[in-house]
Amino acid sequence: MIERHLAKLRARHSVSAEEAAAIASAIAEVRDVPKGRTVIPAGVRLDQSTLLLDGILARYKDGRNGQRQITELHVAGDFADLHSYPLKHLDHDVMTLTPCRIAQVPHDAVRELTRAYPNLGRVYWFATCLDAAIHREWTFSLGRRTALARVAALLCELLVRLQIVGLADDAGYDLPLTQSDLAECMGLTNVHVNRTLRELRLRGLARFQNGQVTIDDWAGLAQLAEFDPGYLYLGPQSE
Amino acid sequence: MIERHLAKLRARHSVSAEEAAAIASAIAEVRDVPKGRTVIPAGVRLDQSTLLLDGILARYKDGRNGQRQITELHVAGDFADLHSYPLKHLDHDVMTLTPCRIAQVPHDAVRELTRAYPNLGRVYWFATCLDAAIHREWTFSLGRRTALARVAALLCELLVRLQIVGLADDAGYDLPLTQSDLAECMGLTNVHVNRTLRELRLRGLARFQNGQVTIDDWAGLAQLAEFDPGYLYLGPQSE
DNA sequence: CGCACTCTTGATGGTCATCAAGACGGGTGG
DNA sequence: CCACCCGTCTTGATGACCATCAAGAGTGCG
Repeated sequence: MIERHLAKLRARHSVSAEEAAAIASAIAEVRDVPKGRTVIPAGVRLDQSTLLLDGILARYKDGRNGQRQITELHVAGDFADLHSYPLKHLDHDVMTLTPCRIAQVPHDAVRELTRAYPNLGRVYWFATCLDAAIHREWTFSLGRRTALARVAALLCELLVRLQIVGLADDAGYDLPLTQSDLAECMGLTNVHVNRTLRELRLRGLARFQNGQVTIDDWAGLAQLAEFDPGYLYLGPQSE
Repeated sequence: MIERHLAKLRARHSVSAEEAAAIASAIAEVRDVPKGRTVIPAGVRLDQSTLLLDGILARYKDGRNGQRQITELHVAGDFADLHSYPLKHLDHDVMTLTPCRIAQVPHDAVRELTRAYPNLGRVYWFATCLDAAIHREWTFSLGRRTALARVAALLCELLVRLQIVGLADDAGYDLPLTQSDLAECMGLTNVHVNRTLRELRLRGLARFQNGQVTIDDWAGLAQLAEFDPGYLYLGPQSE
């Protein structure tokens, strides 16, 4: 059940079989949530964290006039709100962008995990810092990349993150989002995302159609995006 | 020496005198760095973290054509790269925007602190999550706020953060940055920041002159910025 | 005194938002 | 089975916001 989560962790650290079993047994409940639901509301005190088993979640902040900014996408294997363990409540909402299967892990269980297995304590602290690294990359995207490079960079990031958990190959991946979802990620309008995707298609770099991303020219796409996967901290972290 | 750091921590958690003494004794070295220096380069393996005692630091990412995006500002009392403890190296650079006084804390000392004082382990994990919360707010700013609201929001954030460490009062604070520095924070050009600051001044909201920020109308500024300090997680975190 | 950096203002233009309308597709109900 | 509807996608027209380019003024420092 937690294979994708383990794959994500093991892309950066070693996790023993015993630790893996401890993580698995920390899960209190598994449930399915349809798309478009708020899974974790802002400001509410939390006593458990949400591990995403399948589907896509978004963290977002709303503005006054109904504009929404997604600050991070989560894919299968991600702890969507591990940071709620130290923070106790969130400053933003988390919602499903697709139907999702999620596992609930009580904070008490997280505490016990990190106490009994200090290695997991470091691994999970690392995981929250990795989210911060992704936030920084998006900040860079929004501040300094053109719309075209911005969308390209998002497609690149998702390819790498989905490959880690076995949900993408070099040719592409499923991404059952709308163009409006992408717009809310990248600080654009759905109209402009539409034109940007057309441009990527015309340039022969990538296609986003029917909830499917097809990478036609990875090198060209990565160059256009100035994509450097360093911020995803892949490969074993030397200790 | 670490009063401001303690003030920051104690704005959210209780820290005992014994813990405070342990933090103080974890400092290996203190040094002064002139402005414009890279304190922590990206990609280099680190075995210590940098506590900012005085001055202003910036984390930033550079693009290919020399455009720079600052992803976070650090003020006195912040651990600038506590996340390098779990991450081992950074995906971005950290530089001084003003002359700074910094303290070096070896990662071994951090490990010992968090081992001997589990409360500090939670407090420091929290601190890295707080940085992520600030990243998210900036992402929202860059994606959804106009230049005017964006600059206003930055001035609001800095007022609150500097007040916590006793470096601001309701009337304003010292901010010895250039308009170009602000531009690199907010994804703008120095020219447009200049016009934006003039607009804030003409509206009677705030002034940024001679390295000094003066708040003329806090309520008006906060409203323009849609500033909600919730993301700074002030007040004691219940636990 | 001269140089470098910052600030300031004007003129022009590009990128992307906004507004509008039609096409397409899937799901629902008559 | 077809009509209808709603969400999504697509394209065009227009314009706002902010970038770019340029030039001069102010300020501090060697």
